[in-house]
Amino acid sequence: MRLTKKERQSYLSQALEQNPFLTDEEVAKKFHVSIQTIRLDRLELGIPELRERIKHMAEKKFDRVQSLSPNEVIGEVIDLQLHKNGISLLEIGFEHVFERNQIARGHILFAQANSLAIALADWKVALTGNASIRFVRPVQLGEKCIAFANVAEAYDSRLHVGVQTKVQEEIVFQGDFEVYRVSDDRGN
Amino acid sequence: MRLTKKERQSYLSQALEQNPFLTDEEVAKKFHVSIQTIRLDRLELGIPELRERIKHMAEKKFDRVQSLSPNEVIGEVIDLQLHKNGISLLEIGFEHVFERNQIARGHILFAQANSLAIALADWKVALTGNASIRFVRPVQLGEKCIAFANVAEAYDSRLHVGVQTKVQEEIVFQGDFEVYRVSDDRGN
DNA sequence: CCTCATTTTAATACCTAGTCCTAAGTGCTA
DNA sequence: TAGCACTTAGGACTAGGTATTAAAATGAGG
Repeated sequence: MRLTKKERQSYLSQALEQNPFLTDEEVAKKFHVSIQTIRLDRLELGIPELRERIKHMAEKKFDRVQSLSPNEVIGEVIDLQLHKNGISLLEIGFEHVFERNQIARGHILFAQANSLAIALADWKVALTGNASIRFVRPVQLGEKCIAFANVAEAYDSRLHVGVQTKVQEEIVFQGDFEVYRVSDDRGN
Repeated sequence: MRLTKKERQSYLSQALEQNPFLTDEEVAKKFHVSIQTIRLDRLELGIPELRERIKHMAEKKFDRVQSLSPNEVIGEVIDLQLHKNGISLLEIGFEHVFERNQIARGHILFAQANSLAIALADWKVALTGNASIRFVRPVQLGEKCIAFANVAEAYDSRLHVGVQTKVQEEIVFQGDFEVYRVSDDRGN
């Protein structure tokens, strides 16, 4: 039997969400109704025509602002004992999370820890070599992340830094960073 | 004076690249020529009409909507086989480097690789669990980083992704990411 | 079974942003 | 002045619609 209007409209929404490239004609055939019926449905559901749907998608794509805060350090360093330990604070904002689920993107937590690890080294040029990290639990929008960094081993031109990031005493991120010194010979 | 054909066509390519949403009529006015001239130009340059341009953009984007919203990727994903492999391109700009030495910050390379690894997962909500990474050599301002990601192991709700980032065939970054799926129970 | 509202289909005019084609005009130059 | 490249104009046609009006078909209640 044919679907009822409600059912059809519900399936229509779904179908167009799943594949916005369908023309009215195509869905009309799918549902065995006339084009006009589909158009009435779209009208009632407030779904724009194919071309508008496509355009909106393209526009969204177009304004992809390649974010990730520029030169700023990610997080605010609030305490620092060079070659010993440091603390950095970061409140997760809109610019740090996935739109869809408001969970902080991994590289944001990484960036906070990494920045802090590098800040610990009292060298003109310090870079990260290896790192091993663990995202213990997802961090939500609005949560305040406090990263605690401790130097585990210190060599002449290498530093092993352990970082634990917590939200209210709960560990959310853990990482071990190997930071090394680059002789500032302008060569690199 | 009016531009020559060559000049006009060159500007036309540029203009449409910069803003693909321009109609023939709009550019015709801009260049003070007739619509037909613009259409001939497009024909000669092999530039498709507005609607096709927009459609292609939307399609490209649609390929990878599952796990990603536009501005969530660092770098430009130029190839992607879900659950298999992917390639992402990132040119290191001023906003990515340390002021002092113009070396890319570690978390930028991490972000590129991490984004790509997550993009590989065809899941609504995908997050990074563990990661082990190595910054092989510093990357300078202006260098183009190409990240190659390959799924090493795929489970029902976990993916092991290996990422190698190269600058002109030279490996600069290496990482192993464990990406996991989060059941989308709205509770998360 | 008839009636009435809802739902569906049809028909028409119009729109945008084009394609494709033919024809005519312009400007330079050999 | 003829030839050529370039430009413009016009008409016919296209997809994928909007907007409007009107006529059927259908289902439910009395």
